[in-house]
Amino acid sequence: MGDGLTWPGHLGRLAGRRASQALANFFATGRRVAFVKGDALICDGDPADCLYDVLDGELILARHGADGRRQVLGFIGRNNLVGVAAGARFPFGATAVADGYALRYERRAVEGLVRADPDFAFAFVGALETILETAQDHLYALGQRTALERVAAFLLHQRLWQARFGPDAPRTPRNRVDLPMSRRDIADFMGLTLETVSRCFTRLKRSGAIALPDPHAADIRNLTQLRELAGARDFATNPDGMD
Amino acid sequence: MGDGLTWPGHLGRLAGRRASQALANFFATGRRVAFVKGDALICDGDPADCLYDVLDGELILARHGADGRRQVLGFIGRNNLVGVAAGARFPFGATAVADGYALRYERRAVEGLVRADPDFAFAFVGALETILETAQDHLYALGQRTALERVAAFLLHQRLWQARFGPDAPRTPRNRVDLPMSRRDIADFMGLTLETVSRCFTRLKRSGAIALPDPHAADIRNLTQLRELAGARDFATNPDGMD
DNA sequence: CGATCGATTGATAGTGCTCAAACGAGGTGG
DNA sequence: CCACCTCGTTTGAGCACTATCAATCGATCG
Repeated sequence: MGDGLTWPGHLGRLAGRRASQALANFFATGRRVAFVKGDALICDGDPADCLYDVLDGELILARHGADGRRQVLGFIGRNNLVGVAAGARFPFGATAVADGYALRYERRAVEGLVRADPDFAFAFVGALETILETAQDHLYALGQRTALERVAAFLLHQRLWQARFGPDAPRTPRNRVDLPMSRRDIADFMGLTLETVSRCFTRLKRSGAIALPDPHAADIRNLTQLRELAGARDFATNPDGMD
Repeated sequence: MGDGLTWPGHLGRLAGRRASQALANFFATGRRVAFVKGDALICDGDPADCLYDVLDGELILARHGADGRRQVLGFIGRNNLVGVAAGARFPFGATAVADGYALRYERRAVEGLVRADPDFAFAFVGALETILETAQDHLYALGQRTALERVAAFLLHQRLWQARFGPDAPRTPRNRVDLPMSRRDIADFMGLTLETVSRCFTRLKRSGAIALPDPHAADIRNLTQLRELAGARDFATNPDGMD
């Protein structure tokens, strides 16, 4: 195949620009799945037999308690994977907060590619390590940070990840942060109530660190101040060490 | 090689009972490292060039904030891995709370084995997925559970993991839970203060759910009650679905 | 026996939650 | 066109849970 070869999506990036029968066979199995806001791609307890590679839109990954509590594990935008699980069933759900589409692969196919393509296996392990490190950042936030710090850290995190994975990524970070999710979603992500999240946004606005042109966008006005409010240091998972 | 072949440690279990030159070469590079309580196997910011396979003892994996705050990411007992990281440097430290030893492998060697041995690559991916799922359980606890629920859930988690990985594991879970770590360590694990942890232990003791023969052990007296206090359901990462 | 360290218990304060009301944008129908 | 409804967000008042500060207890060790 030609030099401009690229496989689609995040898995494609992991595969690199190589051509092989194993890769061709695998990527041929990817099935395009469109979703709109509110759709559930994965429900809690579903058989864990597939992996989604999100190409556009935004999903919420969340664990649900029997009593209705919900912990949002992450906001999954384009070029991220949904459906990484250890057991036979998904212990979480994935729901769309913004329209988009994904490529759906059979879990067996992914496992087959891991076995068949050593370079892909190596890259896939790296991707899992990055996901794990993001979860560890999140653990630090939930366990140690105050409400204001969590919200500030959330905005900084979104800023970086939108630069890394957003619509025209990769690019240099912008100070406009899109917030397609609701206050409740942010609250469940940060282990807070929606009222507390709202109050923290107001406090950040009043302190001059951010502006809120509308509920689904934030403009960072004073990055240094926001970083101080978030707690001294940034995240381990600073993609590419971008500023 | 013979039929009774086994490679050492958790990585050995991942490799299975197969024999191959790649496996032999890899496991020959493992270097035994003994540690005693207080030793730091990994310091925050160290070059991430190795992976430890813990064979005995207990380690604490923790992220540190610039202002002294600490989030314990996990208690790593025997047959667990320490040093899984995405970047060039470890964003966490690993410190011993109980004497033991580990096998130290070069990260390059692990990566080489992932490339060289498809079955190992597949098993290693599974191990990472399990680690990730454990982190997600932890996220749910920190974000959604109350102090009492967290401590109850912590005891239940330790009970299962000691049955799975403890000294004479695998075995059926016992109701004696060893707590080699300090109250502060538990507090930093659960995102609480050590006083709150102590008060929760006292409350569990008074309610009859547990007994505390000494500060470093707990006897579960009423498993059902403890489970109710922990919140309706157990963990996604119930090893082998054991009761 | 005194010193030290970790754990427990107590008193008080503060952060974030609960309950409740007001606000504003978007949509529908008279 | 405007009244009205709905839904998400913001704001307010009071309270509960957990943190903070401080004292006591108990075990280990010199």
